[in-house]
Amino acid sequence: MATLGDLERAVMDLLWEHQEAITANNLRDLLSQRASIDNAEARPLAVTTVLTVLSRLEKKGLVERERSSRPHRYRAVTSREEHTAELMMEVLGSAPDREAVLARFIGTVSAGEAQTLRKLLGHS
Amino acid sequence: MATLGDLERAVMDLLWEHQEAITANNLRDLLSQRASIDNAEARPLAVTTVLTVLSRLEKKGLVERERSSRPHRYRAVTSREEHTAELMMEVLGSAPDREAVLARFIGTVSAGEAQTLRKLLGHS
DNA sequence: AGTTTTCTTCTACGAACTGTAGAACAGTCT
DNA sequence: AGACTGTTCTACAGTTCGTAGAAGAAAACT
Repeated sequence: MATLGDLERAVMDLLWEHQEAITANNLRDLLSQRASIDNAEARPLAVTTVLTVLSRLEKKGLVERERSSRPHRYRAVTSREEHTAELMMEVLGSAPDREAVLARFIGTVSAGEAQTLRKLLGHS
Repeated sequence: MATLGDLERAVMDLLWEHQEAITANNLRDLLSQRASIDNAEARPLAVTTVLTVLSRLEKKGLVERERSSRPHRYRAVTSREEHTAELMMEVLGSAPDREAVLARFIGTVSAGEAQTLRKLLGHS
């Protein structure tokens, strides 16, 4: 799995927030809205820019598009949680000493999260 | 934290296998040894190549060098497990719904690992 | 000390990836 | 058909990474 650039990530964040598929134009608006929070007077992106990014994300398998409706609509293929969990697995997978890694990892999650994990893992 | 390229990763793998700090020359030899497993008649890397990679890894904070001994000696700053665990945390950290991610994640680890996790998390 | 050998640093270049978008092409609407 | 809207192609600059030669610095040899 490839690592995402800043704009790619921003687009994914928006797609993850929208369960409905949305258009490139729509995304562009949302992006400039979001961008103007940090930095007013920031020139909004060209729609073609957004489209390029979407194509790249599609090629990476993160985004799907509805070609049926005319202004194509885009949606994230997996939920953000799923994607993040997969990424974590990918990172873990590359280690020959998985259990040792997990041990370290567990040592750094918050107490509340540890509690959640216990619950998820169940007893026995 | 940055993502590593193939050669950078290969170098880190070797450094992680050696608790002792080793020289660039040494690394070059180990690398060609390793490389010739997959692909015999592969030209060995130039030492400068290895040195460049080591400098980059140093800048990234993954490698430390002993400048005292004359052929400088290099070592990994953190253990592989620690590094991997940090990476996992970094991936997780970027999510607003950490617990949901953890839930998914837990769902994908092996039974044996789940058992290990339970032990690590302890009671209560 | 002068010369040869070894090691390190500087500089460079091509490939891949990302942000960015114009030009050209295609589909839709009146 | 003409105007408008949306999509694809092509392109370019900046960054990262693999790769290594050239030049400079330190050590070793004689």
